[in-house]
Amino acid sequence: MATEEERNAEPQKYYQVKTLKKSLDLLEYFTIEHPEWSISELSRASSLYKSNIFNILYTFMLCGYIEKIEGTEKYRLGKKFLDKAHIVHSNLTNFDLIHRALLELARSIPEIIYFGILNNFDVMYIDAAVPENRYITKSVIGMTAPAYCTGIGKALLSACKPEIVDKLLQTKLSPFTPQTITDPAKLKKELIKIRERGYSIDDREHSNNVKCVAIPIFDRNGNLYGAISASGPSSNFSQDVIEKYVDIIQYTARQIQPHL
Amino acid sequence: MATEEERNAEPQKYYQVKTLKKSLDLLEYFTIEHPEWSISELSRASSLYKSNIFNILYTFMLCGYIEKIEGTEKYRLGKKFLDKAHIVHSNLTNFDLIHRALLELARSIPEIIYFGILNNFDVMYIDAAVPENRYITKSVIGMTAPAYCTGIGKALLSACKPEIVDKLLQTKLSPFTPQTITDPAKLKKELIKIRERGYSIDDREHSNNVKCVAIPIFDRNGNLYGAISASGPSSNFSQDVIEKYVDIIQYTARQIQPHL
DNA sequence: GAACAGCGTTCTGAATAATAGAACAAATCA
DNA sequence: TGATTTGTTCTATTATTCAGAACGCTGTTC
Repeated sequence: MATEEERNAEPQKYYQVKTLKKSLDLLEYFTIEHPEWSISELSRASSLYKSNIFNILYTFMLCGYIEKIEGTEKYRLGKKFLDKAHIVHSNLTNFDLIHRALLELARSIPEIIYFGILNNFDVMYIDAAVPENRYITKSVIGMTAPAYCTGIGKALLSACKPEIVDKLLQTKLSPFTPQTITDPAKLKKELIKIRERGYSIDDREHSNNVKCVAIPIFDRNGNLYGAISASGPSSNFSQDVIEKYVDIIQYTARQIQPHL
Repeated sequence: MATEEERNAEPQKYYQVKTLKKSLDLLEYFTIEHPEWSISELSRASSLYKSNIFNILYTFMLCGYIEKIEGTEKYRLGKKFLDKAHIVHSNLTNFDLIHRALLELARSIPEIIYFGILNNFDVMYIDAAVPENRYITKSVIGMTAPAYCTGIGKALLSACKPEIVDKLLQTKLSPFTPQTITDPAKLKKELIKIRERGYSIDDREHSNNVKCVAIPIFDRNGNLYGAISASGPSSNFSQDVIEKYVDIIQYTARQIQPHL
């Protein structure tokens, strides 16, 4: 007879390499908010033995995925991730076409222009362009945000496979601002509306005082490719302005889509 | 008595997690030139068993480090690397200061402006800025090139710890163009010269017809922080122009260095 | 259309590798 | 000074890995 533990256990995936899984899970402790960890800290947080963590970090370090910070006993993620990210980035076909499109949009629209794709339930920002006289203070590539409360995210959700949306609607939609849509039924309606009119608006749903308008981009076969947005202070985004931006972005979209 | 195999073997690092090492080594097969691999291809290339690779890729896939390409039996690196690269990137202190500096330089200098750091014997490009009316066609972040034949690389080598240069000089300096410095003694002299005058020139040593001028950047304590370069068609870089660019970049460097 | 060759995937137990836990020196703190 | 806490070394036991066979599928060859 099965013990309680056995019954409660996840179905044993015999084809999962536990050592590897454990090691990769350890990397998740290294976040933007907490990028540096000592062996003892990791040991306490993960309830793995110090010697075990030492071995794993040592191996990651051999391969460049972890670096020891000079002069301290702390570790952080290594530059190898930049190297690998460069390869992932270059896998995205027609990156240069998108990049040029963003730069051109940034000349017509005095707001930050983003390109993003769907990664699970998150938007992942892949590229951005900034108009003259504006700056982006943090790096964009690899930045993520929940899809359900961002302009690009909602544009992507409105155009992606229904299964993904169905699954998302079963998760908790946490509020980021008072404007965040947290009711699944309301979000579903919103996505249908976006699908019909062809663009999404993020009205301070992720950050206070930030508004955003986004349009999904498809490849020549009609498959969802990504989404482009213009994003800035909410005071800049009256309904008139939004419609103007939609026209501009849609014009660009029509130009590049046959080449994707 | 030790067998031949035992004597020839690497000193057994007992604290290296072999399964993890092997798995990470597998990721190295996924390059820009060959980004997509099937299980059988990897099996032949690595001489690991198919079932073994299947397990490893499955586990990487669970964590987002590997993706299966839809409709095919091929795998490639996953978006998790972008996520992690974002964290590595944000670890670089004062990124926004550097970014603004590059943008300003791109307004005074009509060439591509790069910022890079030393990663082993390679330059890793971290950020770039492009003047109006110019484009960068490939993504910059995470891009690497050998240090000994690039402007930023030589600037960094001229200012880094002597041990690193000594080790580099023992490796083979492969030529990329007829201009590449492949003689260790000549490179050593060149680095001394660069150190004395404070800037480096890459005269078509990495790419034909591409010239580049670079200067090292130090933090407020005088530690090497990175290097900034201007890079473009060799015909644009006469000695006069180079000296002008050096002045401009050095002026910017003097402004930001106290804040690094 | 039968035989073959390739693929990804499933399964198992012999053999390997991982790691718990003790022990260490060195640094830090009280 | 003694008490903690740190990273690191070491090894025996145990848990995990993975070689190798087998399977079902797809596409190709004769």
